[in-house]
Amino acid sequence: MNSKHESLNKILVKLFNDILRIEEKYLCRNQFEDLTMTEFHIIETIGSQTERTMSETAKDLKITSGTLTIGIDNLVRKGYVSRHRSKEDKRIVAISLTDKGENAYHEHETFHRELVGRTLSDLEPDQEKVLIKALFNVDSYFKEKYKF
Amino acid sequence: MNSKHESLNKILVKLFNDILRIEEKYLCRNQFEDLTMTEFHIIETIGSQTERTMSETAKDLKITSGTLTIGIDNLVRKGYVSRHRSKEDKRIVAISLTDKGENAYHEHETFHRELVGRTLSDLEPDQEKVLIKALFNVDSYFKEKYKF
DNA sequence: CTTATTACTTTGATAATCAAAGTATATACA
DNA sequence: TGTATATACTTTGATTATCAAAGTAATAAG
Repeated sequence: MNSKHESLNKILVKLFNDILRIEEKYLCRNQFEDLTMTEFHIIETIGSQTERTMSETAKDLKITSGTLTIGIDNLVRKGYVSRHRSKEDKRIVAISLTDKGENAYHEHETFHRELVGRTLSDLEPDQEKVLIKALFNVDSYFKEKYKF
Repeated sequence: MNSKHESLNKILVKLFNDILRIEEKYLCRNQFEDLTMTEFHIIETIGSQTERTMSETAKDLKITSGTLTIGIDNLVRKGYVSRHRSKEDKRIVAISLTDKGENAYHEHETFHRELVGRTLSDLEPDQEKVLIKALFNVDSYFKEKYKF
């Protein structure tokens, strides 16, 4: 690896680890200390102001529906999510965020907004484009290569 | 959020999830299907051609040494790591990669080389600088803010 | 030479996860 | 209409990752 590649590799690895850790520290504190990161991701995936089914949500999260059942059990118990069976099709379980869940959702959003704002700070508009292009490069390449 | 912020936010979230998943798919296959991602990260942290102590390694991985003990138990059992007590100080346990462990290490390195190569493809040299700068922005800001 | 410190391992607990089996409902078709 | 199949979800049993705290053994400090 040449030195540019090496320094980018280092910063990428570091950022990955750091962001995961910071996100956890930022989110799972004070009013949300009873939430795990997994639970935050479920909340993020259910989304604001929507009603989702279990299977939809599990698919988006790329986990089995059995795993999601347990996550939703906990989130309902903790008061972040409400769950009820559809009247049209009683097999279907509809989940949505409670007010408490909406608050957690917005906290997560704020974290991301701050992350992005900071990433773009000090960059000229055309430099922003470069960054976004570089990130799309990676994603599309790997997606094509590994077909996940 | 304006549209640039929004698209960067989306691609960041997507990349995060995708890369974690691809890395697992890429690494934990064929000759290394008996390794979990956690075990790959332990191997990466021990590093090539070195002898590390348990506590050093646990600190780098930001896990407790109890957790590392279990990880090393498994890696020794699977033949990727060798473990022996230091002769100078019999409290200290020295760990290092076996030949099999070195192979796994290099596989991990190859993944990262490919990731970085792809990130930088299509970018002019000055654009590479922009990217690296943007990434350092994020890391240093959050590090300062959250003091982790 | 006793006490404190260090380095590691063990124990007991919890969370996240899956695959497979189980339950209830809806759909297809004979 | 009645049975077979498919769908949506939950439960069960297992594994892995993780921590805090207790335990063990060796070294260092007084």
